Amino acid sequence: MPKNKKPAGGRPAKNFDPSYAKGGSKGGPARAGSSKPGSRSEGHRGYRPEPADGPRKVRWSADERVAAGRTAHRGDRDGRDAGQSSERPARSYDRNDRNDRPARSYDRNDRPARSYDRNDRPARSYDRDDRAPRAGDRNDRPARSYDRNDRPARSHDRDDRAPRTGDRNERPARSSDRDDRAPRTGDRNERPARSYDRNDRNERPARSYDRTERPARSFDRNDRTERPVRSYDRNDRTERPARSFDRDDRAPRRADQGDRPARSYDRTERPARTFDRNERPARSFDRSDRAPRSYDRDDRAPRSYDRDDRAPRRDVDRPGFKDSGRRESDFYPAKEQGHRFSPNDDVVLERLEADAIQATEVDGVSFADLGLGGNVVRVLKELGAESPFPIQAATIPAVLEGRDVLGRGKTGSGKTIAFGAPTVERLMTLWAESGKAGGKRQMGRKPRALILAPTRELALQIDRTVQPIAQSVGLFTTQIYGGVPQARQVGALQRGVDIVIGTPGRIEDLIEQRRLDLSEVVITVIDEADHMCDLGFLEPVQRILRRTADGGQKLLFSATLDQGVATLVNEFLVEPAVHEVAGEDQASSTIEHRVFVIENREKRDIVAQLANREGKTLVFSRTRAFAEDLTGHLEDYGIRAVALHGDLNQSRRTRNLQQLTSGRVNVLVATDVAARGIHVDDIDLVIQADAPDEYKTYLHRSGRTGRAGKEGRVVTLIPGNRQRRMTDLLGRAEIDVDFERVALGDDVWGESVEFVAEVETVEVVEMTVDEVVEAAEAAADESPAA
DNA sequence: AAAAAAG
Repeated sequence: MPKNKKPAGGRPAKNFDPSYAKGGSKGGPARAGSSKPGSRSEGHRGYRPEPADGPRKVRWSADERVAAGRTAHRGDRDGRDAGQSSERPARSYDRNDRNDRPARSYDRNDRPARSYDRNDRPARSYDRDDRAPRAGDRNDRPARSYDRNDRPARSHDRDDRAPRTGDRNERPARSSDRDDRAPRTGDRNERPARSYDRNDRNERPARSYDRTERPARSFDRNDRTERPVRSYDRNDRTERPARSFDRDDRAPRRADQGDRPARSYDRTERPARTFDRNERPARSFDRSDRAPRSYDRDDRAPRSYDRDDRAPRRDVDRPGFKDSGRRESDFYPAKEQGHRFSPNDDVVLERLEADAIQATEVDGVSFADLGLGGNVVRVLKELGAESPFPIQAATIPAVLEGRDVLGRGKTGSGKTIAFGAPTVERLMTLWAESGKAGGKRQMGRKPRALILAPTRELALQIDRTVQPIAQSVGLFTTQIYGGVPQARQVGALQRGVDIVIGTPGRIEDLIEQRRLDLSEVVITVIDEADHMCDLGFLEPVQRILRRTADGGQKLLFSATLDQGVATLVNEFLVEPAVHEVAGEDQASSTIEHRVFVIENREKRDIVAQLANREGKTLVFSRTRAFAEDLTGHLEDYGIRAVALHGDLNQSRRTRNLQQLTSGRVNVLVATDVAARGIHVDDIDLVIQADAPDEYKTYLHRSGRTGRAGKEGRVVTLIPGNRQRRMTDLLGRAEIDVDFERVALGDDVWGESVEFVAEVETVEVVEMTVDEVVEAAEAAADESPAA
């Protein structure tokens, strides 16, 4: 594949500086007026006062609504009840919000952050009108821009609010209120809508139905086939045929589901699996059993052997490629290597052989030295990045060279800038070289860079960093993720965007709708790349990558980058540079780890006890339901807490995270949606109410604290029967911790906790199969449904 | 189990 090996030097990108200087710096909003890049944006800001007036009017209308407006709005409500109900779950949050509402005014302080949404600013102008009314509602606003559909629901809330005013008096009681929630259950009765939501979820199966209907789409496709052009595109996009193929396959698959010959095959093999099961129970118990695993580790030696073998292979594959002075990466796995582990197998894959940069090498090096332009450097400084972190110093030059890059830096080490800044710079270089650098935004110009992230929150967060960098040189970014109406995303694309940042689902959706064209994407970044290779993510990511320009540059980043990304590397990367930072082991970490062995029935109370403190606390739960449950429990304790998980609508997700960021709430209870990438300043305690299953998850969750060299604490709660498994996990994570027996009421931060065991003291016991089964059953009895 | 699409 032709690789972009254009010299990083001479980047006429600077040609853009002037244009940027005109309206640029403050003209980010220039988007609003694609026709008048700079001035309009200025205008927008000027307009702000106007919206301010507008809001007041809204307020009045709002008050009026409270007074007499109900009837007027009810029409909508009745119509939208079903839809709104879906949001109602959020109401439980409203409860929190009400407590917070005073704080909401605070939110505004945070709203500046929204300035990131600049892409959406057109919408903002809208929001502004709305905001006025919201002045009261400030809590909800974040979502509202999207929520317009939901707003009717708000009117709903208002209806409820009337009663709630009554409730407010009771609120202190809330803890007890939950008993009162019986009335709420009353509300719930009203919440037929929720049941609706559930229905919606039920409808999701219907989606499969839709898919059945998709044959109709295939029909559409037939229509499209009529579209000569498209058929053309199909030819061009070698992939599309594949898709149609896929669909064809899907149909069979359905049928197959019964048939799945392959599966039946597997079944034949499954007997073997049962065998595995015998072993697996062992695992549960077998944590002791991991003896064999440790065995595997012994095997790793052979693996490394394999590496030696592989190395030659690669050499054969790529005879001509030996970089001057660069150690050849050992990363390439053999294609035939079936490193397919079942999700339950938490295995440490081979580490990447990488060029390790020493932290000391960075001393005295500036971003400019690394090849970044003046505008980018200045924005980085504004973002608080005065001088490059090691991972940044390592990867920025490689990206600017046009190489494919694999980057690994521990959590909180500055990976976003490590790929974001050079991506922007490189786009400018390429653009200048292509001679298209006109300095003006071209309507509908196609994106040339794509950044993929596993969660919407992370995509948003990345945009917050990349957008100002891009803006500084006159480039535009937009977020493409689900959970919000697609209209403004599509609008942004139509106006022309340079960098798309988003999550796989919506991106694929828009591609299928032909509203997003990645054919000119020459730089693709995959953040949390190893996670993006997990089951469920890999295939969408592959499909998306295939949509990008051939030979485009690919950048894969993660704190736990390992052989799990081999599939992507093999298909999409050419001679990647692999970089990591030397000495980034747990011993050098600023995070203190503790493991509490507790009684499960005391878990919620212990979490509350731990979280009842001043600093920001992030609590991880394995399931959405338990996250909700814990949040409520904390509230009962009088601890302000909000939840973050996939059962919440996006507006609430965004808002709840925002509440922790802003400090209005000190405790966030989240599923693993918040495990990776999310940066919130000054989280000094992470509580794992449920222990993770994978060591990588442990590392990422822990990494929400102790960022950028700050100190942090991580407490993991485990039941007694999980000690063995936890020990193994910690071993893989290379974390050395003593377990402590903790009961409700213990002063866990003092010295009163009983020491239980050291990781090192756990021994591996050899057993017969019968013994293993017996032990597994015993373990199962101990922990129901563990 | 969780995450990721729905004008």
